[in-house]
Amino acid sequence: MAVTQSTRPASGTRDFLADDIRRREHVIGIVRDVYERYGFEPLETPAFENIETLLGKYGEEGNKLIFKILKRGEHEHTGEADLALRYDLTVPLARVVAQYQNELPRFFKRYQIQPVWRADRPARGRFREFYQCDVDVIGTTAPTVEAEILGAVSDVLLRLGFEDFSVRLNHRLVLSGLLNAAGVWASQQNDALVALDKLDKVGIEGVANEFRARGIDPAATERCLASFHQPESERPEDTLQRLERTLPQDSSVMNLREIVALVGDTPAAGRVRIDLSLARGLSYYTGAIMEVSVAQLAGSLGGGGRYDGLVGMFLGRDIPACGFSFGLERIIVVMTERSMIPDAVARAGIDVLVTIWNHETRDEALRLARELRRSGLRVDVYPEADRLAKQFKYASARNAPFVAILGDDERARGEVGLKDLRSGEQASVRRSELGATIRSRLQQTDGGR
RNA sequence: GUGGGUGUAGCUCAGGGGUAGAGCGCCGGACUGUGGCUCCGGAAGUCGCGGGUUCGAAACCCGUCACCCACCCCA
Repeated sequence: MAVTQSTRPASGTRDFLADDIRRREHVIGIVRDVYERYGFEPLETPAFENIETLLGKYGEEGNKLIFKILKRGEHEHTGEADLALRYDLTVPLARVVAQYQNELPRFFKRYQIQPVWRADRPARGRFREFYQCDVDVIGTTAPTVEAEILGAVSDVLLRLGFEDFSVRLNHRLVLSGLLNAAGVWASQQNDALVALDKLDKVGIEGVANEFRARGIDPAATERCLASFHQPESERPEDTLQRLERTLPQDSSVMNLREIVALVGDTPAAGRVRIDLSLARGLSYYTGAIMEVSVAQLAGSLGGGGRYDGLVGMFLGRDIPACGFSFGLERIIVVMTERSMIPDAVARAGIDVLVTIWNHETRDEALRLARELRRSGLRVDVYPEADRLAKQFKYASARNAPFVAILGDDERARGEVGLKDLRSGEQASVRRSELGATIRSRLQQTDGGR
């Protein structure tokens, strides 16, 4: 045998076979439909960007995870990079907004469903190439935007069949307000947030240890833990009242209050919890931040927030913006485990296989296939005049619900043998009515396509 | 990046110093007008890779790589 190489796709990437693609497109179709109902318009941007476009937008950790593309030609050996694969869909959007500022409507609502790349270590529900489904609204600081986005996101999950998701909401300025009030120095606030983000995993004690390890003042630590500690299922109203006592007249607390109130009139009603330990790693967030999760998955299904300064990094003049991003693979991981994607979605390949009776009647089979295709069916023709048993076996393997047989007897009567592989029933049908017969039988069982 | 686990047929895995195995899948046949069920037959593996110990290594030791799980970080 010849020398073989690994045929596995590169680590953290996947091949998608037909069944996978149909499953993914089923989910993407619902996401797109819901986003469009909320008035978002599609956008696509290139897989790679000039490297300066991406660097410095995601924080230190993010910079390291950007896939960089070496300069081509004689510069290759220097290791210098001038391009990079996009790391998310938000920064390319900010670039597009800056580039086309005069052509876009006053409020620009766009959705974007495309792959992004991260030089991360792969894990469950985490890939190096994965799809994000983003929605963003550019051009206003109004809290109706946060409410509509959370509404759209919840609508997507409900339409997909999720009953048990929860929305966690927080605010970058509330976080820094609380840390300031507790007396944590500005230079230590990032460290403090990283530690607080683990609150739900390591508990109060764990966070206190982290604070100590990072050299944060013990008195400040105590005040911090007091204001960040929350009962498991604290209602938003109670969290807000607590925040108002610690940070009276604070505009970011008022902003959260408005968002919580407005969300009550969207499909996200009743699912929002203010989670003070939610920090979110990306450095471009400036206001409200949010995540959506289900208990079953360690990470989140998606996250987002307000980033009023990002467009300004391209334009020199700030334009407010807020958005949310779903991880398609994470949704699919959970939906697959819970069998939430109907089997019929994955299996729906062809409607009918036309068999070849013998070498002399191949043309007859091709003509029949053409007739059936004209009637709107998805038709495969068996390529060789094999034994019928093999042709049937192939039809089964392809999950074809019907097999058409152009036998001598049938042909003599102007009919075609039609076998329903699902029930095993076989009938002889007038050739002119074959397409209509198959379509009506499919409709009965599938509710149409 | 840190810790742990696992690498044996296309897939899932058994075998723990003495002849390379099972189930599923695949191919052929029983069944020259019919898939699934059944039965019969067959193909397919330098046991991840390199070195060491041994008369003898898939097995034991060292190294290395890959994958999985947890942590970190994230969608």
